[in-house]
Amino acid sequence: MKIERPRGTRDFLPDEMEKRRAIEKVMRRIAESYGYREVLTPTFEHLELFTIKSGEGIIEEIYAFKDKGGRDLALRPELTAPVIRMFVNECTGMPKPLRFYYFANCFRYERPQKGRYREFWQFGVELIGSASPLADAEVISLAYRIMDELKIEFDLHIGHVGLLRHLLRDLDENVASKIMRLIDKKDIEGLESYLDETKVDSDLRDSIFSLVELVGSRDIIESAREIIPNFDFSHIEKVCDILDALDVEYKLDFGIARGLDYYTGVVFEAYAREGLGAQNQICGGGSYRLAHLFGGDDTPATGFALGFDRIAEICKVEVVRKKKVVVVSFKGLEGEAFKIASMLRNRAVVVTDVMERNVKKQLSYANDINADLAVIVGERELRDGKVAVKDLKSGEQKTVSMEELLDVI
RNA sequence: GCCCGGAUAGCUCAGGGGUAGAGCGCAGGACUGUGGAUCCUGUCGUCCCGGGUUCGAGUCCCGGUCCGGGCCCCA
Repeated sequence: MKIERPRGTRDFLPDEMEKRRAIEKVMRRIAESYGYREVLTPTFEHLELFTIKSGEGIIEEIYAFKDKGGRDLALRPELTAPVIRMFVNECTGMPKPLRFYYFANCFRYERPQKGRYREFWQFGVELIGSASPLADAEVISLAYRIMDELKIEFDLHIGHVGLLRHLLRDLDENVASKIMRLIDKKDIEGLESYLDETKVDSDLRDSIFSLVELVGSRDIIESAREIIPNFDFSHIEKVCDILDALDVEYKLDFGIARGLDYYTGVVFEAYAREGLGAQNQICGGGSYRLAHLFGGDDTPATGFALGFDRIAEICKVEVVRKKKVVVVSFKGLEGEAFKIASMLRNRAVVVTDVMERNVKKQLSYANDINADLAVIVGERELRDGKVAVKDLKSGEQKTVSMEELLDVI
């Protein structure tokens, strides 16, 4: 019986890994160009870290287990909580703001489907220490820049959870939180019946529905102002000012809710326009406060996470391959072939025969692996200190000295 | 947790109650100093697992597992 992969996991073959590494490289390059530096936290953490952040309910969707010492642990389902935990433990003395980025695998116990796996990768950033609209604008523009550079077709929606919170401020906390959840799900019918059920007054009801339907360009702020006249819109306006100056394309969407309490202000999401089916969200982020929940000082932060696998699925990047050379040798000259190969490896990818095949088979293999050049080591050429070089694309072949060989490759 | 569709060679898949198939791939040869084309040969299977029906099940029935898609969820 063959041993299969665990459910929801994948094997990545060389072609796919090259593509994934190429995408990863773009993400790293752009994040680093904004001054973000890479961090890495453990693959598993205390389960508590995630239940404090998201509630007991998420245990169902986490790989949670007891270790041999009886500790409750969990494979990380995301990286924001671990990064903030790390910040609280080790980085509070560092000069603010802190700019961190991460690229790592995460684990969730969910039913797999297109674009959703039990082991998946996230690339994300956290900008810690600022509650300013400038911080939101920086992080949003960084996410935008990455997706744009990867030539992904996407829609960026930016919202502000403060509006809904302000609107619901006089309601019971549980009721407000339930309403937020329904809005987040875009469950309009559910929302209607819940509002009936809880006897929310009709003015407030109208306000909620008008606000949730507000999606569009910047001027919807004026409509929002009519619905909630005493809310301070200067933060979101400042974010818009900067994004407009940077030519970032976005839609304001006051229906983005996020049920969870630690989101404090600006939130944003990006959706791929095609190629992903139901799981089309490729980026999510916003400003939040978590540090105090993990025993640190109350510290504002803002960040995002990109769904790396979903992006890899729809992204068409050119993978730049190094020149590939196969050193082909006649029987008895394998040692020479290894020496020549060694000499060339700082210039190209060089492979030699290890199957003890004849020259014909070696060339055939060179062709199969899509090599650019074959260096043929034969007795006749070697007598004059030379080798034959064959261009496998054109078929052209010439005899060159060892010095000339370095120039050709 | 729910719904739909799958599972047969390394891969893609056809078939169908009576001896397990094709194409591709891989390996070798035709061709012992030269790749891609062609031809030949070889390699390979608990026909997903377990149970049932049957003289006989890879095929039909039931249960399970896994995969794909959708729902739920999505920190």
